[in-house]
Amino acid sequence: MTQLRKGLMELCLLRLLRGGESYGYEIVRRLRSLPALAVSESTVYPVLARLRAEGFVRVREAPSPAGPPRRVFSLSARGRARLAEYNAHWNAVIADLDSISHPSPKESDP
Amino acid sequence: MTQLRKGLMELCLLRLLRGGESYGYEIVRRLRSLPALAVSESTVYPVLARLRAEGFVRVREAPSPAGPPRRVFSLSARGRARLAEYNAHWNAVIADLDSISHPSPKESDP
DNA sequence: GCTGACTACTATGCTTTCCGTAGTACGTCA
DNA sequence: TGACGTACTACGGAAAGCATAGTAGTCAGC
Repeated sequence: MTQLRKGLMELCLLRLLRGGESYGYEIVRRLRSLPALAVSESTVYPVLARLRAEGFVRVREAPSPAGPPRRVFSLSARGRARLAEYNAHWNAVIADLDSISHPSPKESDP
Repeated sequence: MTQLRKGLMELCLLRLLRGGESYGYEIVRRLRSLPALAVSESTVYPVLARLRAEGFVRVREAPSPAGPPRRVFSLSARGRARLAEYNAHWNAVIADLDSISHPSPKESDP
């Protein structure tokens, strides 16, 4: 089932950041609360680095109440465009998969 | 975007076979007609082999009107159980991803 | 009876992504 | 000072999809 997540993390993070800026550690915690998408640091940080390298997110430093400073990520304009593309593709996948389940209304298996 | 398909092929094939038995070449053609799931032989055949090795599908030989005999696949009882599991997980993924998009009903960005 | 086209499947090697495990370093509080 | 929570980094492995190429069976048409 872990394979189903391949390529989904990017969409997850873009969507998360659309709701407002956040930092790695918090993102990990929020994703952990979703059973089907639960991931660990070693998954999230590389994706964030990738998104940053491609200019989809911006980073700024912010002090933490306890611990080292945070790297706070926020969506860039390119990131928003990317998210739109990604959402479209994701919806297409869902639609196509649905079309397999319901091939035509004439067939109904008992 | 190809990464989004990781782990999805198994679900695709199980769903396709739920609608009735089929063989590799036809499955490839049917998937090619779905833009978001379009794949080639080199993707489909290994997945079919995997499903067969794990007992999720049965195989029988059938003559072809033109060409070598076909290997016709059909869902086994285990395969149907697997499909149910897979569907449940898939729906969970969709739900969790949706919950990211709509974190709480108080926020609505224009 | 040979060529070409279509059918059906096989083989190999690469790339990407997720993830387990481990480690580093900062800061507060007792 | 040392234990604890925070925040991030590094490394290696595994699995799936996919490009590319190849094998082989059957039939049509000349």
